[in-house]
Amino acid sequence: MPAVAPKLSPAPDSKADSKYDRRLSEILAHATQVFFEKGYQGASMRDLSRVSGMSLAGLYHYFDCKEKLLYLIQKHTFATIVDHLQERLKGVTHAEQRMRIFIRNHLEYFLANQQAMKVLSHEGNLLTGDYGAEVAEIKREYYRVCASLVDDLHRAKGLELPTRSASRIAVLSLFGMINWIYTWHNPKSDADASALAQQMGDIFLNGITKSARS
Amino acid sequence: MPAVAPKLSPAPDSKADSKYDRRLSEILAHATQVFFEKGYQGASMRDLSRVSGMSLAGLYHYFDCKEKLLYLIQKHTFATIVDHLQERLKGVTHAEQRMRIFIRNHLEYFLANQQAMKVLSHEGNLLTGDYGAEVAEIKREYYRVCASLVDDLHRAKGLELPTRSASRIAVLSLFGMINWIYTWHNPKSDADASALAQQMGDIFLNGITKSARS
DNA sequence: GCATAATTCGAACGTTCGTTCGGAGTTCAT
DNA sequence: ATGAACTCCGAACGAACGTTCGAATTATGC
Repeated sequence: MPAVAPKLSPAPDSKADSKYDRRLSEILAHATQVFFEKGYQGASMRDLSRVSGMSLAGLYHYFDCKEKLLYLIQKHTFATIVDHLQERLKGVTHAEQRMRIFIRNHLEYFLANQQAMKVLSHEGNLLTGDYGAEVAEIKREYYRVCASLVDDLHRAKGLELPTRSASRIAVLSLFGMINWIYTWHNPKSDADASALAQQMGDIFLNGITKSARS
Repeated sequence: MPAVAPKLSPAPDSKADSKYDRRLSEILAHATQVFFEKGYQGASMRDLSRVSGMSLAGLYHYFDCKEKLLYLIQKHTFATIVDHLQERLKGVTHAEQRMRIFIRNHLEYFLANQQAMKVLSHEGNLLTGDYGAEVAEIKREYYRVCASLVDDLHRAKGLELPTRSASRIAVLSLFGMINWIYTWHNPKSDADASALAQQMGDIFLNGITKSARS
């Protein structure tokens, strides 16, 4: 009876995860590594089997199909980054600080979870149907949070609010700056997350709050 | 005798391209479309066969293997964008104008050749061996041009030169801003290239030339 | 210790992949 | 008209793909 959650945990579900859930997490970690290295479409289930030390058939006890692996990775990664963000924004009211927190949160998580974040960024438009819709909804929420931080910053500075189009470009430019790092960042030789957050924050905040140029 | 350039053109090679070259260009255009829609690894030669209206075997008269298609697309696209840039920079000396030209050139080409540019951006690290090295070299040259424009801008403004690390982050942030647009830009509803170049230029130029924030 | 359920696997399923082969049709200078 | 070169294709190659199946193995509750 493959790919069905266990009927009942030992006695209580006191432990956060059952053995089944823990095993699935291990597999997802290995899948993240494989997708990171070869891309979702370039990675085969046999690659995953080799890396995770489990037989091809054994893997399918824990999920229905390859696509679900990508869905689980993307959803968990994205949900976690949003959770962290909400936590760090709590209690902070200063508009620029809030914007800085957004940038630092994204960058820190990105560099601490490079593989998962590349899978999220690079394969961001691959899922279709219900899986795709669910991830897209989280993405849209994340976008809205950032857009309102940008608006708040303008209000706090007494600047006129950007048009919807200008605000959209600003937010997506920021996402581009940050998400692009998976294509170039080398942890051994490049700046760490806080230095990156500082410099990219400078560029973005100076960029959107100083008046247009001559 | 497949995949060999014709021995002699009709009489003179007055026409820039032989029939063979023109046919190959058509195939590359179709391949660009297919790679754009399904990704390089997700696209099959049978997809290309269907789209280009040519038999599977017939295609192989014009190239050795699938990988060469990606190489030809990437090399031609990248070389063209660099050529355009050199042309437009010619004779312009004002540092900020030169930086603006770089941004506008990249964005205009990006939006005018969305499919090819997505194939270049999204599959940017897929090629290996000699093909990969050749594309990587063009990329490095393009990077160096942009980095020196940033340095020139600082000199012209009497600002102290950024460290190598800061300049690297600035340039790659700019690339991120621009290259990321293939993930979100909708030609029907989003701003056109010159409006995008104006706003992204504002963000980037304000961002790197105003002093660090409070 | 025993029945039940959860976990794992070897082997195979049918499909699709990139690529090749021999030959048929076409073009063109002579 | 003829032969050489170019262009194109139907059919097939072996390999790899995602997935499934029945059985073996291991863990669990009683």
